[in-house]
Amino acid sequence: MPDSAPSAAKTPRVRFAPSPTGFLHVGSARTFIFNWLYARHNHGTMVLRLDDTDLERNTEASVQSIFEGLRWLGLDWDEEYKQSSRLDLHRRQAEAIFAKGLAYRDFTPAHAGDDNQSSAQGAWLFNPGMREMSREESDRRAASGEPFALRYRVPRDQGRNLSFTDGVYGEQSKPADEVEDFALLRSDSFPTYHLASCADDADLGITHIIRGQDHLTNTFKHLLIFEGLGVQPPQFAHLPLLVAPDGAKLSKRKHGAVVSVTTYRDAGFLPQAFVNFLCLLGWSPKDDREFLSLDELTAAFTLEGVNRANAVINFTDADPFDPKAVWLNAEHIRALPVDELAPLLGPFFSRGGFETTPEKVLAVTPLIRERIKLLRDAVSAADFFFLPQLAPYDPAELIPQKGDAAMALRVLQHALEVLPAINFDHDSLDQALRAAASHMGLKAGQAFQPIRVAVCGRKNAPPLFETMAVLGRDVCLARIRQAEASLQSLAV
RNA sequence: GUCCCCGUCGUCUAGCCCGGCCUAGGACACCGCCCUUUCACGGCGAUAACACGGGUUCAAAUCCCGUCGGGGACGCCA
Repeated sequence: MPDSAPSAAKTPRVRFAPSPTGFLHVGSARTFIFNWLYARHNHGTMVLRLDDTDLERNTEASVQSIFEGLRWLGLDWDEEYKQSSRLDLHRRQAEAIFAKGLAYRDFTPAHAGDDNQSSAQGAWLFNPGMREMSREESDRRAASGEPFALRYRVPRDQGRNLSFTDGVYGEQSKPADEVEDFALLRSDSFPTYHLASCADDADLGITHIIRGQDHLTNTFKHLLIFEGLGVQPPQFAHLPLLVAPDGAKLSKRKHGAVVSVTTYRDAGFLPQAFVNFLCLLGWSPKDDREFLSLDELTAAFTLEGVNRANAVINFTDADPFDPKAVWLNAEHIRALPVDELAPLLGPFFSRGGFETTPEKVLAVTPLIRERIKLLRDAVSAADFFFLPQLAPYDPAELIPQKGDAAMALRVLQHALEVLPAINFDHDSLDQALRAAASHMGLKAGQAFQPIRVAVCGRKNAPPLFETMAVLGRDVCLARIRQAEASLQSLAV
């Protein structure tokens, strides 16, 4: 087993430890990203550890979906572990703590229902009669097969104070006697999260634990476990929570698919844009930069830049994505070279049922790059390039501003005369159609609109000449003829 | 209930530690104007915040106290 000790060198070892009980959600993704950034910024090691000690709730599907999400983010890790295959270590460690007298057996039957007794009437500290039970009686009852949980014997006499310096929240301390005798082993002998997590962190030589602020108060228990293990506790840094617009912690149950990383991927977010966005939630480079590449993020990332207040991630039923995330995505799309963007667009067209070729998509990409915010927008922005037959549209759309059907008809008929004779490239089309406009005494805008609608099937479209060049002469002529016909039927 | 954390434009944030340069900066969104063959991009501009109340100080977003508000943790879940 890689018992790789932290070694004398001070290179940090950080870990991301998701529990596979659902899809990878955005809060977890951000925790992963911050750990990754910290590791890479400091030339340290990134450890991925599946905290899968909850047999009832773990599923293989969820393991897959977490890996899927992580892979999409495009951030790597250096070592990988699974808690479920390290149970022996956990039990040994619990045993060691027990042997030191720092834990005791609790024979109180496990709570059946989910109604907990501690919430209403103050803090529960331990079950009477168990903490003080003699070792002889404890051994005897254990030997007779009576089930028990192993609890930490939290020091509560000498006015101990537990304290640590959080990398984000600063000095934290709490009297030890306010901490309850938390469980280390359950009565089925499986380790609890607290034990498994700390035992692994100690064994894996984790130097910095960067995790959500919901663990801030749990840290005091973890301090005790590290002490029981006889090791120096790692550095802690807690991240402000990501919260929903209503202020509550993001949850899979309450908020559904909008908190799943794959939802962003499927909608056509670029992983680098998504990472960029998540970084801006609770962290800032403090120099007004917002559009940052992965390298820039890595270079700029420090724990000092992390905020303490929770960050709202905006979404509604109608619009599941935070407008700033969408904006950043559009920025990253525009920053991408055409030959890198085009292959990313292809799958969205295929999924939309369009027949495409990589060459055609490549030709279309520069025309829509500035017009899409999500990759999936490409489909609606460029459908007419791939449609063999334009969807029916209102012929009235063909009529230009301050014009009438007759004017539109004239423009189209003139185009039909001019187009067969010229080259179908941008400059030739530009020249020919502008000349046609002035010949008819029309403004360029007036003359182009009927053609644009005829060729694209709608008013809003990419620039006309480039579009026609990509479409090709045959398609353009056919569509203009069709428009001419529909206009004539309108006039009747 | 107990303990802990947080509180600058609607949202993400800079400034706070080391008071004065803050008539509080940037960004998104929204609105307006410009550019322009439509849309988009781009440019310019407008609206918009120091939770509240007390101190300390010549001076407070920045320091102290309190109030209120929000969040989190209190499991043989993680």
